[in-house]
Amino acid sequence: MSNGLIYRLEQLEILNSEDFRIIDTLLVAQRDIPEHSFIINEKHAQQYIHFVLKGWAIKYKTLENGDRQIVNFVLPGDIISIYSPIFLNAEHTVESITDMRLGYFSSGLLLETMRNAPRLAVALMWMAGQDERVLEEQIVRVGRRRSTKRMAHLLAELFRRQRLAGFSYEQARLLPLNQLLLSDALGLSHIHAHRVFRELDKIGLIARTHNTIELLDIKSLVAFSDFDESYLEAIVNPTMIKILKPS
Amino acid sequence: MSNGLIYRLEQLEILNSEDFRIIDTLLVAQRDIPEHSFIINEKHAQQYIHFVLKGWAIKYKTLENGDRQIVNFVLPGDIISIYSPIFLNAEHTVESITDMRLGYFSSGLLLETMRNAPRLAVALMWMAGQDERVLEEQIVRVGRRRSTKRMAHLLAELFRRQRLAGFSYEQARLLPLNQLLLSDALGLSHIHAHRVFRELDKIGLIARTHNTIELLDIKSLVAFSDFDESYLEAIVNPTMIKILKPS
DNA sequence: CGTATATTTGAAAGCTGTCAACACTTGTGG
DNA sequence: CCACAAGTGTTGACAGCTTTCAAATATACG
Repeated sequence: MSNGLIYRLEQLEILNSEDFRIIDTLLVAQRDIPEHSFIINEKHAQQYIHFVLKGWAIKYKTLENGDRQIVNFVLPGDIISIYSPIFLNAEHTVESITDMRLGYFSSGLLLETMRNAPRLAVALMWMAGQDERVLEEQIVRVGRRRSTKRMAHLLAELFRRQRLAGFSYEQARLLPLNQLLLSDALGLSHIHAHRVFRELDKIGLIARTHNTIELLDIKSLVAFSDFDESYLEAIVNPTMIKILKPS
Repeated sequence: MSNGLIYRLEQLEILNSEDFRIIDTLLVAQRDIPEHSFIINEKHAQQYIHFVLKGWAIKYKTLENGDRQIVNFVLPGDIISIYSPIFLNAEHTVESITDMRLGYFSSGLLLETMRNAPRLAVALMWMAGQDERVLEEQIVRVGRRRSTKRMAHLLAELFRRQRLAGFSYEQARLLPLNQLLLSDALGLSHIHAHRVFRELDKIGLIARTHNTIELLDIKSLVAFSDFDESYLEAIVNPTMIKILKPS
């Protein structure tokens, strides 16, 4: 598992070697940041598009009263807010929760790429669409699932997303999360998140160590949470592919 | 208020007359559909990109147990799931809740436009980004706001979105919604939604008639719900505009 | 006019948040 | 290496919010 983004794009099976060469040029600019760094700041302008080579971040919004709601987790292989440069000010904050390695490129380069590399444009749109699907699932989760299954469902998603970024089964079982982060993501008080934790613990689905959650039984976790991974599937509509290759 | 999409794009101030001419060609294909029609079907392939000329729809996902969660409302001036054609199967359903007039165009045309009209491409990305912002706000709403303010916050958003699509103040005060729809959107039981309704009624924020909610006091509604409209702002980052016009 | 859909009510149960302490871990500086 | 501070995790009790159940009423539509 070297580069989650490339791994994901390979799965799509729409890019050719020239496309990957272009991606290589995007990979030039990289930087390492420590835990608790801000990548995007609410109410601030954003110039670059980032993508994650290593580490995790959270994307959240802060309320009037200081509460925060984590909107999504940002994993290796994810692009961070592809749209940010379009807007004057960001509406959410993106903050690292582990050490990270990021790649980044300018919005101008994005536009150029969308223009000159139609397959890459579709791939990027696919990434953005994927992101939207994850957000929608988060709405369903928070709106319609009870705390325990809500937590389990999120954990199942995060496992699956790590797998889709090329993590091995064993690696993907480990999530760099704690109680606070999960309660802020699930719309629960941290005290109730603790109750939920204990319950999942008791039925043998998870184990916890400092800042790491270990998924002990993926199959049961998926069944218990009614997790249906179809919204994460990495398949491009064949019609779209036909349009790309009008041979 | 003739065409909400054009109205919104005009506000962006990045398109020129040639761009609007291209849009005109996209406007050729239109159809009218009655209330309760399916525009996109969960688990079905999607070929066209739709946009709303008239009427409202809901975008929702159905759970294992038959519950549904409305993920977003679809209003005049909105594009319906710009990404749909990329995926093999839709992950949500879009269903009209009033009579509607839709425009539609093929995914091939979308790609071509993104390629040949960079300003339009940015405009479309802006639309998609706007959509994502609305989803994120919905997550915050459902995750971190209590029922009454949650409802008020959503109503304030919908008013604002109608205004941004060119509705007059008086028109935008009317929402074609009922109790069931709002409870499914807010993650509440319809019984609790009813309690909330009565409360908003009592403090004079709304009035209800058959399938229409009337907002009586926008200012108080916004204040009561801590509604901050900044996530809906129609401003493109100047840097982006500069990139488009490298004069 | 009857049926289906939507709204309304009251009561009870259940889930989740809040409060107030306390314990534990980690990282820092002496 | 120890002590302390800060952050995170843990507990129990209780209040409050929301769902569920059961049933009645209203409204729309054919």
